[in-house]
Amino acid sequence: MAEKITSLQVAQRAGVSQSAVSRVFTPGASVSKKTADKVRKAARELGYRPNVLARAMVKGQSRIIGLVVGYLDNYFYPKAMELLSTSLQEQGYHLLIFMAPQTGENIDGVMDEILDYQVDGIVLASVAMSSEISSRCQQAGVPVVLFNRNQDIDGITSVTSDNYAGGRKVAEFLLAAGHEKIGYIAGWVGASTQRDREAGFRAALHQAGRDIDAYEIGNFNTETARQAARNMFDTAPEKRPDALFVANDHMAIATLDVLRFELGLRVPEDVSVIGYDDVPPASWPAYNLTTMRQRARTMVDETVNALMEHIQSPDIARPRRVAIDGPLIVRTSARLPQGWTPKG
Amino acid sequence: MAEKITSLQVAQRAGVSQSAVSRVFTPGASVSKKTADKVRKAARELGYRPNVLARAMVKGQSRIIGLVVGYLDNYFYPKAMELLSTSLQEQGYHLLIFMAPQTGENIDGVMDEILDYQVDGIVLASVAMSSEISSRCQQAGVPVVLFNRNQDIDGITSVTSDNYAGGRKVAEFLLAAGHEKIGYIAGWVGASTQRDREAGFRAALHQAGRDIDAYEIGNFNTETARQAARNMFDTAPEKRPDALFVANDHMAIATLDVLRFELGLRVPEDVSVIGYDDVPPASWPAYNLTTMRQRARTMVDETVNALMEHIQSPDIARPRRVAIDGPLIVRTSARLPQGWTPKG
DNA sequence: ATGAAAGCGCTAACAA
DNA sequence: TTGTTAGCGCTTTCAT
Repeated sequence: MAEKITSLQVAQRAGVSQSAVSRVFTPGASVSKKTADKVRKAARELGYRPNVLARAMVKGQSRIIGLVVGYLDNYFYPKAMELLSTSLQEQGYHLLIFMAPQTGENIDGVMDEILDYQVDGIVLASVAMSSEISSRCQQAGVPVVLFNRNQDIDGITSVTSDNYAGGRKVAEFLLAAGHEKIGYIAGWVGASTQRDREAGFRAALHQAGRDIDAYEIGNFNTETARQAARNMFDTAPEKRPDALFVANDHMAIATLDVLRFELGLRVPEDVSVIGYDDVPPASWPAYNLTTMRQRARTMVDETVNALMEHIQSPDIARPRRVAIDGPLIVRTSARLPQGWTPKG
Repeated sequence: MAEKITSLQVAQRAGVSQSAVSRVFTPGASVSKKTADKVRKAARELGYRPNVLARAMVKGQSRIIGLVVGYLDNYFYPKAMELLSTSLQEQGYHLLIFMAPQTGENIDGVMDEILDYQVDGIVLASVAMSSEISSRCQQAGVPVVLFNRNQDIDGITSVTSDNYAGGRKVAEFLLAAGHEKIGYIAGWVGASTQRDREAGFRAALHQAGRDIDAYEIGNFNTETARQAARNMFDTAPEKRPDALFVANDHMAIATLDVLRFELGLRVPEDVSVIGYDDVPPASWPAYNLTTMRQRARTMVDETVNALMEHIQSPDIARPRRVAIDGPLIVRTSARLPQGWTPKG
């Protein structure tokens, strides 16, 4: 049956006090080698392990980080999550998962649940957050970091790729290749990633006296993106864009399939397509998608750093807004600019 | 700063005892409406929420389920994980994530960590387990379910797809289509999924007086699978298999790319390819992979059921071995048998 | 229906 | 270095 071994039982077996046992299992405590040996022996024999929850209660630190994630359809997230989990694990923390309700923005309920677990920190992946919740977390002393989203709320830490710069790079690449009619398939308009990518893209276009020539909304959703692609390209050749920026890779891949298999267009001969994220399928030979890379590893490192800083010194640590630069990964889904060489 | 509101503070404000507050937040307790109202009001004003960890300590139930997962490269797992998390959340449980160390089979350390958190149950996804650990969990009274793996350990619950039956179906489909030389690219040989798929495949072949004509090991790894495909197909046409079963979709997709883009073969005209899992990319038009579907939703439901049963009645619940049947999803990567129609 | 009191398993002063 | 003691925030008898 469920035999829970407590420190008291170990203490009795080792012939020491219960607090002695506690000290043996507390890194910085002062115990004589002799006591430690006795305790360890007894513990081993009994199969004792400290109860993390009890420790959490008295120390006020659970060593649990709450992760709220909306959906895992975008393959950028599983990878990020794996890295995040591993990285935190190395620091002695673990992720407690909360799926955000798909419908509506009822993050509030989830946040309450999270706080109930006395988490030491919260990572919000691709999830928006009201300033009300933000202040509630702040009041509860729980650091929050927005992963792959940022928000105009004061004092909230966020880690994203540099979406604005990324959008610019894509535009510049397309412009340099001499494209004449440029289309854009947007993500969900409520997302900061979408907004910033589009803003950067547009800014670089404007700078060249140009603008987006065809615009559709794909909502970061595969099916919607397919339809968007049809709307934009199922038309007379002279009215079709010859270049397309899609706000993320998954939509770009769906678009690529529509272009090739439904509409019989050649990529990049008829249309250049560029995505954003550099998820693994982007590099699969069937797609070979030119795309802006999001550096998951760096983003995760920054997230963990921010979290640890706030946990270790809540007073000193200030909120920050990290935007990670990334390279444009040039593959074969977009025409190369004249004179472009692999090295740049 | 970090102002934690306790039930005592609520009690004082409401002018009742601390235990009254506890009762109000305990589903089945007996409290008068009047008291409940006072308490709720005070709680709302103070922003009080019960501390899950404290509750866990006294009740001996953490409402946390540990999930050990090896890697998320196979897109079957993110989906399964999402379903699992959502399903558990509905029952008031949450997943605590532990990444299994990639190198070696040192699951033991991870399991210890998990047990330290006093989890109410453990799900092992694609991870093997020693019988020693199994009995330790049993001794600790923590139910374990193996997800997508099974093992010849007595009394351990597992949930998988019916890999043996799946392997058979693939062989039968290939045989019916009249293929003459049949290849197999295996997964990691230590995995029960690999073993059972191959066994079923081979059994059906034997039954027809046939056998696997070409065999390579892909280890469930993309790069290894590519190399396996080259080894098997980069040869004279008459020595090449005209049909190939690959132990999972991700390897199948990698293989498909090698066949088409490196070796210039046509699929399915030159080679029929069948995978296993039915991950989302399998249905992308560029691949259109014929594959055995693993029913993630059903597998997750069974997993949750088994867990809940063991948690609610530890004595009555017996271990079980669930193998979920799935359909062969017929797309265009494999030649159709004569007279085959979409409906069956 | 309600309050007082005991205790879940642990850490952290405080003495000794 | 070690034992004693007092909690961490809660649930749960046990009286009333």
